[in-house]
Amino acid sequence: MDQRQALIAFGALSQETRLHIVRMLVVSGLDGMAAGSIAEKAEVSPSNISFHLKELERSGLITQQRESRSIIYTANYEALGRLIRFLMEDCCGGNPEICAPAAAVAACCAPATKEELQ
Amino acid sequence: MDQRQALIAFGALSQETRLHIVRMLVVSGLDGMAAGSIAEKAEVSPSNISFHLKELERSGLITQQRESRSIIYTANYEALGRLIRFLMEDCCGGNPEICAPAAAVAACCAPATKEELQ
DNA sequence: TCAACGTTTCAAGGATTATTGAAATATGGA
DNA sequence: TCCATATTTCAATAATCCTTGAAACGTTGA
Repeated sequence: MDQRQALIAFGALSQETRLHIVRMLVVSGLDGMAAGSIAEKAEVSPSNISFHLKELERSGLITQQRESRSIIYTANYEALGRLIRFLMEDCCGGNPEICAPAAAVAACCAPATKEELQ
Repeated sequence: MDQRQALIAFGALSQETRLHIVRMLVVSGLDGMAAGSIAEKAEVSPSNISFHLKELERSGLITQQRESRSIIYTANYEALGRLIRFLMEDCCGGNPEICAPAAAVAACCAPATKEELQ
């Protein structure tokens, strides 16, 4: 991920409704959620949710796909992973202090972590 | 880190000059950098750098301390770590896909990582 | 084909954020 | 004390972002 994309992603996450959307979509997994359901849960108008979903899609953090009348939005796990990686990269150069807590969290998905550490 | 603080931190990182500042401070480590040096490197005016430094301090991502005539700014590694942790937390609940790449990066600071994993 | 549903687009307005230059503040040395 | 340095604050303007409601679009079932 380059700096330009990171800037857009941080901007996307810096708004309450959008951060809420991303967190819901991450939890809802591969099924994703329809725009209408997202609007309902987030308690904002359809046109407003559409505005924010568009912004999030532009950032690459979520993707959309039409399913009959609904449009289903899904979290882009790869993009989220790349953003975390971007945040971590500089620090690892000379500052393990930052990575330590992050590594602790990474450890929560132990299978992947152990694999990577070999 | 709660959601409110994360929102502010993402907002702080969503601006080109500010992201640049954070990356420089992370690289410059515990020595930090004086406001003037930051302004020079970032090629922005003193008053503008002051505006952005204030915003970054509000987010908690950097700290300041006066050193004679200069004011030295330093990256707050703990806060950066907490932000990464915030980004990772939800996903680890059910989605190791995101953590795997992050764990790979975390592995680069092996000493700290192994410690945390015990 | 028509009506209903789910969603997006658009234009207008309001709100927030960024930039600028001038003036103010704090510090240290002559 | 006075001056130079390093930085911040302030007010004004410019730029960007968010919200709103009305209208348009694509899809489905009658």
